[in-house]
Amino acid sequence: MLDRTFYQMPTLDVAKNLLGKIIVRRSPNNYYAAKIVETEAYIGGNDTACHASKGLTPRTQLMFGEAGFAYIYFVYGMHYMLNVVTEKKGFPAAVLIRAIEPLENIEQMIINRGGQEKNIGNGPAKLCQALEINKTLNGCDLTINQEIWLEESQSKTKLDIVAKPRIGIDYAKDEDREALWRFYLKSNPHVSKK
DNA sequence: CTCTCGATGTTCT
DNA sequence: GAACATCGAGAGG
Repeated sequence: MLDRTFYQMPTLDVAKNLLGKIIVRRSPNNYYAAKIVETEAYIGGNDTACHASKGLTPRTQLMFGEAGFAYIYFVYGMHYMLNVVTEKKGFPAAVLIRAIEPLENIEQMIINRGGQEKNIGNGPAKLCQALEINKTLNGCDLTINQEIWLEESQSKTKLDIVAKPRIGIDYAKDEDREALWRFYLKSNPHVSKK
């Protein structure tokens, strides 16, 4: 299980270092494991793409808190997004998990996704559906929780990381839209978009 | 393959 | 009342 010092690193380092790590999820009836293959960083009150740029609200208070907690929110009336809080208390930042590569209990993930065998985890809302992630896990401590946590990657091969602009943030200022804060594993088939 | 658009509920103005 | 860190269906090439 990754410890708090991992999440306390600068957000861009956390975002890059999360690639290749393993998400473990234990729900009442199921166990899953998957590899993180795509992330995005949202950093501070000056990042107009970051929810925390609106200030401290009931919704965003988690981002202002201690690193290592899950920030899960609901958008478009139907989708959940999984984020990991980073940095020091008082500095709002988080990393969005955008895509996973299924490893264990793929059959159940397919069922959770409505029976479709492709596109199980290649998007932030899809992976939450596949892994039974919803609002009940919001605010949980990823360094001690028994239902969801992260683990060190198994393979030691060097990762080929690509940096691109973030997706779905047309509302942000130009400089923030252009920031290369989206990271993914090069040529991995489970990444959300080319 | 591409593009457009509707779904649907929470949050903030 | 508007906007939203998305997805998938449907139309058209």
